[in-house]
Amino acid sequence: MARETYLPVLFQLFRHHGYDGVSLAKIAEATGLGKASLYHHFPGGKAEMVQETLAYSGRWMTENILGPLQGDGEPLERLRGMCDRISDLYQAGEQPCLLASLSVGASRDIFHAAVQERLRSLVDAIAAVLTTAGLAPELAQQRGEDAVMTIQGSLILSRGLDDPAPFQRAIAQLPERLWQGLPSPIVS
Amino acid sequence: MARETYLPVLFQLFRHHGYDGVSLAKIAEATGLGKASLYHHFPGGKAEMVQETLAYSGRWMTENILGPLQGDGEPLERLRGMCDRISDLYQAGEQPCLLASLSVGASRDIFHAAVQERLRSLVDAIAAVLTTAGLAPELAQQRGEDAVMTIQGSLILSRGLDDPAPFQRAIAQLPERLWQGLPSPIVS
DNA sequence: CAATTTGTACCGAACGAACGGTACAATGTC
DNA sequence: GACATTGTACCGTTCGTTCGGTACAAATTG
Repeated sequence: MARETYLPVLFQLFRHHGYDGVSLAKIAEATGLGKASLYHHFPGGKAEMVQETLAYSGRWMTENILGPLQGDGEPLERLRGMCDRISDLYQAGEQPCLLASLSVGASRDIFHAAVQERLRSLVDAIAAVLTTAGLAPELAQQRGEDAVMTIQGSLILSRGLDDPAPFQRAIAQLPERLWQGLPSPIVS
Repeated sequence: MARETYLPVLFQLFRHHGYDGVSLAKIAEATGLGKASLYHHFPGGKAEMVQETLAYSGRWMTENILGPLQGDGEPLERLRGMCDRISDLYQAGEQPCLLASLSVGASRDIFHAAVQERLRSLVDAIAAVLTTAGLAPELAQQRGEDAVMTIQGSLILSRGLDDPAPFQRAIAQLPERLWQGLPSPIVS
């Protein structure tokens, strides 16, 4: 089996337990693989497993979020689509964010650059949509940041409160909040 | 020396590295105590150290945030004061949140109840201020949630981007955003 | 007063368990 | 036969924790 097979499992492990919280024993159990097999697929050990997991989730994000954001639909519709995919990614607020989990502990130093780039690319992609929709670049940038902080913050709150409602409400309100002051598309 | 002495050190360690990321060796080094001495002050071991750290930060929050929020100043001024203290707590966006760091890994299950109660009490305290200021209770509750998610989200974003600006901007805008639709106090 | 007991703070050394990682022979597959 | 894949046994290190014991000041006792 290709290593691709195990990336979803690793993704779940690392997003929930972070770097320090995931031991090779847990990974072996979750994947059903022995340690030797893990090192066959990931010669670089645990660090490589995280790198590949980050790359895997990066591919998902490019394909499902960044790509569609740069698509050719109505800008507001693109933002709504993004929110739907975000909701999928975090399972309506039940699942934690990999990037946030990797920002705790020793792993922060190791993966900080990758996390930074991922956050920035999402902020920029949202800002680009708003800019092409006619918003001033500076304000568009701020709203891109607002979007990401709303996603991250609502996730922490919902998971902390054990209640997905805040996440779902925040995500549902997000497109209109980002769109504020921009003209509604004409329904003909 | 009383255990109180070491709580600020523990607070810094756990908020930065989480539960799994902090070893007794690190704690011993940071406090200047031997491992065995740590068990004199905290017989319950690492778990008790975290519990005490949570209680310590809870005391700080009650004294500096929740108390003043229930004070007798102008409601809008109380919200502004809260934001100032929040900025102190996170050092203008440079320091991570203990509650968020403890929500990763095995520690989540252990401390989830405490984290939940702390988040809820802050949401409720903000909502109470807005309610007494005349906002509908349901909307006030939503804005309390919005405040906490903005704090948490901007913290993650700022630390992820290595740029305190988003946190500072979000906190600066927060009082007026919460106050939206409520009457400005008359300046006589 | 002196002698003794108690209590607090601390530490070095060691414990078994788990950690991440490696070596290598055996197995399966084309 | 060649090569990918795996199970088993092991390495040194670090983990959280415990043990036995020291230093010393405060309290207790004769």
